[in-house]
Amino acid sequence: MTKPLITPATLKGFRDYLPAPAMAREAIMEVARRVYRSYGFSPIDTPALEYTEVLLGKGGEESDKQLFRFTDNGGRDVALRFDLTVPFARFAAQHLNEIGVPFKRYHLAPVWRGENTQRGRYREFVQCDFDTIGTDSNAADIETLLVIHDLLSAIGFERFQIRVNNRLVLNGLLEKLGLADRSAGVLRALDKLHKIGRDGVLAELCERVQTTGEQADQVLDFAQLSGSPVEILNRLEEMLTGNATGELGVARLRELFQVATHAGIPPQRVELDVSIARGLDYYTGTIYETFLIDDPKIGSICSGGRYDNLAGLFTSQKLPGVGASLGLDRLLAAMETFGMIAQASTPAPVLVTQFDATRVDEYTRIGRLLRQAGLNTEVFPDARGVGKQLKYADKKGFRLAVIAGSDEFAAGVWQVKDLRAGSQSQVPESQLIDHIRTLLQSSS
RNA sequence: GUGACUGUAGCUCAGUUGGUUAGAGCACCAGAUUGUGGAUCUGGGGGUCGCGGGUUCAAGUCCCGUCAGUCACCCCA
Repeated sequence: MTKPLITPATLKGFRDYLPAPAMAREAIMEVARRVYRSYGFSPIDTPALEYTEVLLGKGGEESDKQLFRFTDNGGRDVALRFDLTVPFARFAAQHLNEIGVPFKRYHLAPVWRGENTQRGRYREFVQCDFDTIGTDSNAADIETLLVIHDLLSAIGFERFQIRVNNRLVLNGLLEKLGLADRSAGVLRALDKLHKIGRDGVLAELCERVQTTGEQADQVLDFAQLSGSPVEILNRLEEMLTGNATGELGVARLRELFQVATHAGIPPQRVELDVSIARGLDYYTGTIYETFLIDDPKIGSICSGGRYDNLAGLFTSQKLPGVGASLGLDRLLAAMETFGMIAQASTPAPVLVTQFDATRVDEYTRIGRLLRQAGLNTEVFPDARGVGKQLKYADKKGFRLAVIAGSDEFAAGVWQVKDLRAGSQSQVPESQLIDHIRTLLQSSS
């Protein structure tokens, strides 16, 4: 009688994390929390599941189609959140009196989208959001740029580029060209400029959006301005003269670039890109996208923007805000192709081998002693051959092995083996902790 | 959601016009080495050829479906 086995499998777009990538993922989350907190953002959390009406219609038609939606056992129409911004809008409206404004929060959590998968595109993935709501101030937009920058450099990236634009500038142009009623289509086409080039966008504008050839040309001349941000802004200003919307957008961008540079953000990492539009319907002002120079195909790994009315569907109180989101799993997919994921699958640098089965008491005590000193330590569970235990230590990526048998116990000392250097030393217990610290520092 | 390509051991792959018991390297386990890892040698375990159906005397190989991955579109983190 054999039990029928269940095939172990995960759903399309849903993945397991083994220790090495899981540790990389946790490390990035730690960095994100640290950077967000350094700017004063507070953590919040919200449920994975929401009433469907809370989520529907907030991110545009496309996100509605991608909802994981079902009826729960109580007959409620529910759905898994597809981002963290819409639940935040609900949260803000619901708790406005408790949180007060301006309010800055960060939120690290999984979201779900029922779309087709690809490398770096999954149906379940973690976003690391941060937002500032309750202020229109451009200072918040500028700070958002600084956070994105500091976050990526803290994670360990040098070669990335933050592309910035402002919807007001685009809207101003569309107003001038008489295309305001077709803005969604125009912006969608424009957003593909980097991918399909000028001719592709031109064709899409004329065919799908039904612009005239002249309008399409003007949109593209506008979007393809190149040069330093200041040069582009000067040109934009000329082109948008007399249009209040566009002029405001230009002014805000001008201040953003000036202040960011003044604050020490390397100018080569921030680009003014008039073609980026972002699909999400709720953006109204500054928009951000971040690309890895060595893996642009993976797409934006940190995007966001300003919205002028986050919670309008939940409250009559107007809540403007600005924020962005790091796509953790997408970033991790890129890091994997770069070989940036460390091989070690243990978070502990120290393994205490179990040499003599009758001295479990001593191995257990010394393990605890090291932990109390802040040194992550694993005590091997079985008294197998030392060779086996060292092999295990090597494979898992431990840095040091602590070894003691009858000779060491008689002499009151511990052997410490440095697995990388291959060297071994012997110290009395009183010096053990300092010795281990020194070894870890010297070879890290 | 649409289209294309791919799917053989944990991983990377081989497998001749369909033709017996499906192979290699690496990894894994054991031993050489009952007080010391990475190397070497010896031996070993592991595959319903993603899954289901069809064609055929015969299917890893051909056809259909399905699941999964990748790529493009769409959209986006």
